Amino acid sequence: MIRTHEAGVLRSDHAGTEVVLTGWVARRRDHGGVAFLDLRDASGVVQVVVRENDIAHDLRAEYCVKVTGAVRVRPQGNANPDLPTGDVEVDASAVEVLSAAAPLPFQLEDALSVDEEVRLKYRYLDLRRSGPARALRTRSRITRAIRDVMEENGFLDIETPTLTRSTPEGARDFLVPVRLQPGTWYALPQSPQLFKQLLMVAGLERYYQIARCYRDEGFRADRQPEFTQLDVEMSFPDEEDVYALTEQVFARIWREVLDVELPVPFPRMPYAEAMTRFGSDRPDVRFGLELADLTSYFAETPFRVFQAEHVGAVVMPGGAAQPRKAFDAWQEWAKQRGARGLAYVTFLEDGTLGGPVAKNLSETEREGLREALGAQVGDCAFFAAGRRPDALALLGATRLEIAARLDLVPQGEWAFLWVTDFPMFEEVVDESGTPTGWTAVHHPFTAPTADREADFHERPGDVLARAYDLVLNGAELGGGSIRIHSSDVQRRVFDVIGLSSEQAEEQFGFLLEAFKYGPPPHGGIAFGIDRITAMVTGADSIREVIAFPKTGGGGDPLTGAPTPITPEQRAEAGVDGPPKKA
RNA sequence: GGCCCCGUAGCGCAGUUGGUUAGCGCGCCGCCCUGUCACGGCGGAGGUCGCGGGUUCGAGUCCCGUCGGGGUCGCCA
Repeated sequence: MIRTHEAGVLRSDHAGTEVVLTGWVARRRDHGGVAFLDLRDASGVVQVVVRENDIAHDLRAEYCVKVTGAVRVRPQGNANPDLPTGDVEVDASAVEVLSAAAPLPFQLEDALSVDEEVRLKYRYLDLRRSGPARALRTRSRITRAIRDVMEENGFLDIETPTLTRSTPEGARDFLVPVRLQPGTWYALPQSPQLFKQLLMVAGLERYYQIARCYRDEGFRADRQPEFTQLDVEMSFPDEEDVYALTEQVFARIWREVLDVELPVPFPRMPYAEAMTRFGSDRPDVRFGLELADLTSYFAETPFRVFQAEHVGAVVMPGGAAQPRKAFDAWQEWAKQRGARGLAYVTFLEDGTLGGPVAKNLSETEREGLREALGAQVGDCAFFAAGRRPDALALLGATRLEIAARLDLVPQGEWAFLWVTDFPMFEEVVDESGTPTGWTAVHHPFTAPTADREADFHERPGDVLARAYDLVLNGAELGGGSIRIHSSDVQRRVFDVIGLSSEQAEEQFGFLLEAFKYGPPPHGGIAFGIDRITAMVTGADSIREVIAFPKTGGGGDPLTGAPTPITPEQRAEAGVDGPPKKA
């Protein structure tokens, strides 16, 4: 006798064995008074044959049932790909309905073509499908692999508060009113950043946490208001320690979940090189189409548009054949990204240049251009000119768009890349392009390189930070840094980014205070687990790998959250003003 | 906050220059079929065309607004 909720374990050598199975009726077919049920449980699907009509009468889709019967080898071939092949079925002697199911709001087999909102409203049914369920199983295997590696390396899993203090830096906070102190608010953490640094001051030395984080910003396919990150911090590390640990984690995940051996160490690329070659701080290095810097080539140009701080280009192979309409669409595409447009030339068969820009160039510029770009006849080149960061960003986006349209991105490759040597600060410019100050590129607790620790505040523009990002196939998986552990350095960073000592004291005084008491050098990193899981499972959206995700409007179609609260709740929470629905 | 796309039966969709009673597939309900596995056959029920306003003799269709969903830019230290 086998008693199981794992129909998937049944094999032909169980033939003749009595079995008791629990599961759900995935599908029912009738033929000649015999009912055929596909019985689904957590492990798989098995076909159950019910010959007694009176037993079968009440069995419908998604009824939860207990089947008693005998395992037997299927008498014929198996055309249903969801059923374990070639092997067994259960000949039922009794079927007990454990609970009935109403007609379903959507058909589970077709669920991939169902509106996502409907699937999310009935997410518990959506998750009965093998695909979404498999995503959550994979996620669990990933977090187990992570925990294994972290524990093997002596890291402690330590929880940090999710009701914490609001800091206006960074993303918007989700806020929680505090009944016992009306008018005061908690914030939900954007990350455990400050707490993990305090744990280092506490001497815990090696910390990790699979932590929920919250950011009240716009949504994307790869962004949810609450998300999960692997948060890591260690004392006395240098960058190499962080890289090595990270590579161990990802190698383990890829080995255990995908049976893929990742080559380690991962390649590295300085930020400046990534920007120059790919126009992105998270370059997708699975394909070429690298950017060309034509600033000096056009140094003497008569074309006003190209008399700019930076002129660059990216070549689209075969792009000259595009009709005028397609080039117009490129203009629209660029304008939607906030650019003025996207200048282009085509390299024609007769050796001349086509496109509206060509006639503005000098003869020498026209003649040497194709060679300067390494382009072929029949290609086209897109140009961007302006402030260097803007031009590179536009070209970087154009490069990705070209690759997508020409289908140049190889599938099935895992291109991990460390991006290193980030600048510490970035100039803030207003709408007219006038610099108004500085902001931290990573976050304001990131240490400058040792050689600039003493004087970084004097020339913030050329300081490098001890920060690093891990990129996979053009997506940022995570990032981190070696932190500041000196209150003096920390104060000067706050000063550069325009945080007065009063503000710094007000917002981060507890951290500065802690740094008075022998803080160890420390650093760490954090990774988006949702994004990692989405990439491992090949999901288009991180919503696919979250059990109960939210929609773009920030709502949960299942529970209906968020909702207004009652006047009584408002009064008790100390929230002013009339109820508002977002 | 900007831009693009979508909203018609439980689900997926069609619906012509605005024109009779808004269709199709799946699902659902009933009957039939001795091994089905995308089973098959016959019959049936099921609609506030997201919502509001406008144009018109007449609106699923055109216009304005609004709500919801998806994508994207800004944003996300």
